[in-house]
Amino acid sequence: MSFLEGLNPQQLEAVTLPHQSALILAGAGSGKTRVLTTRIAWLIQTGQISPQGVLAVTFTNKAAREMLLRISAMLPINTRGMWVGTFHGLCNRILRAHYREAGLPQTFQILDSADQLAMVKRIMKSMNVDDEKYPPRQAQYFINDAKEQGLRAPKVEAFDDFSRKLVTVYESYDAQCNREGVVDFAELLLRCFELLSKTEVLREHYRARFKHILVDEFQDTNRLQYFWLKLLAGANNFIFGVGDDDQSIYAFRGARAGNMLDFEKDFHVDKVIKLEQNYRSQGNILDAANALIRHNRARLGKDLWTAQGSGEPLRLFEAMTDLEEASYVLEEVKQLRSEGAPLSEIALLYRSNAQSRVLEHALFNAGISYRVYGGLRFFERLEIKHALAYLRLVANPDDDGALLRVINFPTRGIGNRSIEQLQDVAASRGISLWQAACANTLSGKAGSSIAGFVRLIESMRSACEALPLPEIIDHVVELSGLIAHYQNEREGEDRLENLGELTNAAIAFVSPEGPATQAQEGETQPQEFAALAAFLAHASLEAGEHQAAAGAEALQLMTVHSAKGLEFHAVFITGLEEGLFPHENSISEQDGLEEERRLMYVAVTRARHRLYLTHAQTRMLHGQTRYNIASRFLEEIPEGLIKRVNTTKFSGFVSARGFDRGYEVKSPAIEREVSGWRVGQNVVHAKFGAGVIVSAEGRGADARVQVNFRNSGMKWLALEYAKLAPA
DNA sequence: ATTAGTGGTGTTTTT
DNA sequence: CACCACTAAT
Repeated sequence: MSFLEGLNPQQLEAVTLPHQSALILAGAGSGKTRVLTTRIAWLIQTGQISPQGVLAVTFTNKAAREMLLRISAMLPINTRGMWVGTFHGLCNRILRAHYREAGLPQTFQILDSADQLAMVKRIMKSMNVDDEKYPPRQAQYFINDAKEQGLRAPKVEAFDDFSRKLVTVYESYDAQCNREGVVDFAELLLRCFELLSKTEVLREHYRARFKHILVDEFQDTNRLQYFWLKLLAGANNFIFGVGDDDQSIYAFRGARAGNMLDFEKDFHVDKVIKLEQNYRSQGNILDAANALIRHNRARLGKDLWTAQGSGEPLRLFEAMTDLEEASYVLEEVKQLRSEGAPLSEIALLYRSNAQSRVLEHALFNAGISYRVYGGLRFFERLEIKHALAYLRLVANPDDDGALLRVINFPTRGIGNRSIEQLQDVAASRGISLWQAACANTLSGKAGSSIAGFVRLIESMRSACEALPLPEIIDHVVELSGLIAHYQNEREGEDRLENLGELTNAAIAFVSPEGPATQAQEGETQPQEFAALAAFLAHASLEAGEHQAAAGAEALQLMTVHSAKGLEFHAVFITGLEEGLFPHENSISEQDGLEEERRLMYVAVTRARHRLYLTHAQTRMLHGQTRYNIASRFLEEIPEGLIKRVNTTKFSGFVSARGFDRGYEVKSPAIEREVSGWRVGQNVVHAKFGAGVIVSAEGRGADARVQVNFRNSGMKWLALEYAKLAPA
């Protein structure tokens, strides 16, 4: 089998492991995806299983697509019927096939997190819960967390009034979701889990089918996902898990690297195979990554090595401001490009999405094409959300969230008063807003406006029956009045274009390559709007990746999180500052710092040949300038691997060519000065350690400076007494 | 009923 | 700064 050639001994062992469950501890760049896909190809090629008998689970749609691509490169088979997808995608698939047994309408809709938050707010308002005391965001988090533990409201343990209140919110939230026929992300998993738990027939059906279950990024599974896997595997099937505890960066959404240990026990994994040879990065980069991650306590233990040479040192640049940082990055990108590196092989990474703005600005002015991943995605744009809401109403009129979004957009004379009356009717009779609207108990002008809206949706439904999906979308968008509305708006051009794109997305969706043709399990009574529901599900589950048109010759901008699994010739890790990266919120969290460090580890290991580390002394954040000291992670990388590249050209001031924000940027860091100390200056204190001066006041004996210490936080120090030294 | 304007508030990361 | 929620004016 030619596809086995070139595997190293550990990889080969993993790929050809006989029937048993296995855990592959695969470091960054060690050929994890290759092992996983080759394993599948080997199982099929040796006749141990048919393509339909494979279940492969990933966390992103991108990873799933990549996997299918690689499999079809190795085997001359049709991968279309294969079950390769994300947890959410696969659960969606199962629930669509067995919606009845799952207690869902056939056209059930999926709430994205924004929809979910809106729903939580609505529920809390209807329950008269004080949203000052109980922030809706926290309630949302509470609900998701519970679901990710596999717990329904009655099972959640609450030991204080606060939690008890949130439990009641959870309970009514779920009740309302059921009434409306909508599910959130976590619900997809929980509902599917419950379905398989309680329905033996189905459980056995899937168990009999999927003899081999392969799991990518095992360290990112949460409790519920692990239970789900266990349930599906039963006593006789095998799980092949691949993961890297050092790359666990999703604890904030319930990921539990400890699942790997449970897996070892529960599935009697007698041999853990470690893949430690890295084929991606040159030595210095790898050494930096290893040194960094060694600062973490909770590790399974693993050290990467490479047969490549040590390569270049890492380049560290300290900027005065975020603008200067951007201009440095820009210059280096130009340089790399002139050396022949394709732009698509260069990545600009940052901790949080907001940081992309400054970089984008500089790139835009310089005319360098770039692509930003994440941020607001296609299906999350306002005009798209509106169009989708109309479509959701067509598929499932009981969707209150969708109705509320568009009942008065474009405006048609239905104001808050009317909506409140509708809500009262709906609440008192226990019906959906749509049903309340149809009953139309209101009189006068409000009543006729609502009747008009009801007729509008009805006409959409009847016009679209038996139409192919793309035409449904054209129709609905047209009838909704959104087109007319945006034509009259001055900034409407882009929005109109996006609405057009929506149709294209639908065309792509129903085309032979699209997921729509994936064979549906079992009995599918093709009901009128099933295709529409499938498309809407696709929109929720794949919100972002529409714009990820790969291959484009553009610089790649993304958060470190979304860079996981990717690699580039050159990587810039920007904003390496205390408070940003590691993020200040993470410091107080349990194990937060270690997760941040793993994140940094992921960032570092994205680079093949060249790695830039940059930070700025001052940065615009929350609309005000903040002073930051260098990230502790920089100190955790051995000096010998790093070359400082600050040049006179880039010291002191924003470059004269003026990257301004439309207003004058004050010369940084020397605005205020006291007794020879200046704001922005790095200092060392005998007791508090390293820090940066953030403000100063007084003179002579009264002179004081405020210092942000890395480890001790903010302190005011009287210069006359404090033992302060320049850093 | 709608909108413009105001003030207060908060934000990591994402399937 | 940007998004919300609420208020005051059309």
